[in-house]
Amino acid sequence: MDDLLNEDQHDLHPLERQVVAVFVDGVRVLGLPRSIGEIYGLLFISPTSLSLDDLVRRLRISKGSASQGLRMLKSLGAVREAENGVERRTYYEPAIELKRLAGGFIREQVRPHLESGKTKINRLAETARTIDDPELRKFLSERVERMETWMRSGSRVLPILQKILGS
Amino acid sequence: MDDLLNEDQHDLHPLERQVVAVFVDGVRVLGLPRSIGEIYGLLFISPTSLSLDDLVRRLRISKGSASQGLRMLKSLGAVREAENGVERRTYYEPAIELKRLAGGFIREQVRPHLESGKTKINRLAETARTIDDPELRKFLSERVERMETWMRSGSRVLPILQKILGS
DNA sequence: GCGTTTGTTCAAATTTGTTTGAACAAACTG
DNA sequence: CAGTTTGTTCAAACAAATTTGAACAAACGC
Repeated sequence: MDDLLNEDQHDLHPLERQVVAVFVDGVRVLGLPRSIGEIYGLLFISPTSLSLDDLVRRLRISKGSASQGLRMLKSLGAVREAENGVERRTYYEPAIELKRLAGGFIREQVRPHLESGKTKINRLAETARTIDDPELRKFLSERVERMETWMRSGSRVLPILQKILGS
Repeated sequence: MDDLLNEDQHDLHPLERQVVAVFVDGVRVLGLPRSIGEIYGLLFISPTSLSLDDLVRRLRISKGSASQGLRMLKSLGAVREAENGVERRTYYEPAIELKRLAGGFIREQVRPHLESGKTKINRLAETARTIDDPELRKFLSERVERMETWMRSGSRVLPILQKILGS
C-alpha cells in the first residue's frame, strides 16, 4: 500500500523533509547523530508505523544505520515497536510525550556522565589532599569543593526538569 | 616566576591532568570541543591567572587553538580578562559561578537553536495547511502543534533552570 | 534441507569537526 | 622606522564520529 504522502520509492514530501530537518538539527544540539534525527523525524510525521525497510527506502540510509539508529531510539524510549498481528516484520512508532523523551535522554545520556563525573571528582579530592603547601592545598580544595557543589546542583535539577517537562 | 605546581615547560601535575580530564569530558557532553575543556580546566585549577602563551606551553596546544578557545570561552562568559597593571600581555581567569556558566551556555548555545527551531516549525505549519486530504491534514497539524508545545516547554524551562542553578 | 525474509554486526570508507601552523595585523619599544 | 611581542585568521592536515555494505545469524515457509 502506498504511503499517503509518497510512493515508497519516491523522495520525501516537502513537509516530511522539513520535519526531518528540524529533528536532525534538534538531535545535533543533543549530541546525537543525524540518522537518529532522520529516523525519529520521519516516524514522527508518518500517520502509519514504519518498518526498518521503510526507513531505509524513504530516507535512503543503509540498513546498518537504520538498525543502529532504531536501537538507540529504543534505548532512549523514543520509539517503540507497534503491535502487528501476523506480520513478521516489526513496525515502529514514535513516543511523542516530551516527558518520556526528556526522561529517556536524561536517563541514558545525562545521568551516566553525572555519575562518572562525581567519581572522578572524588578521586581528585584525594589528590588535592596530598599537596604539601598548605595555602595551595586550601585553594585547590576549595575549587574541588566547588565542583562537588556543581554536581549536586546538577543532580537536584534533573528531577525538577522532568517534572516541568511533564506538564 | 614558576608556577606553584609546575615549572612552565614541564608536564601538567597529576592533579591538573585530572581536573583537565574532568572538564574535557564535561564539555564533550555539552557538544563543545576538547580544547575548550582543557583551557577552562587549567584556568579553573590554577591559583594565578594565565596568559594565552601559558596555555599553549602548559597544554601543548597551538596558538590558534588557544586563541579560538579563549574567544569562545569569553563569549560564553566562562573566562574573563584579569586586571593586569602595566603588562601588555592579557591574563585570563575563569568564571566559577555555576549560574554564570549555565547562563552563558543557555544564551549562546541553547536559545539560538530554540529560536531557529520555532521559526522552522512555523514554516512547517504553513506547509501542513497545504495538504489536500482533510484527515491527513488534521493528523499533520496535530503533530506540528505538538512540536510547538515542546518549544514552549523549552522556553519556559530555561529561566527556571537558571534560577535553580543560581542557588 | 534449502531458499527467502528480516534484522544485526563490525571493519572500512566516508563525513564531519577540530587542531595546527604559517601568514598576517596591531600595539608597543628602542 | 625596524624589530619584537602578542594575538588573530583561515586553509590544510588531522582526528573523531558516523555511515556504509557485506558477511552473518535467526526465523520462517516450502
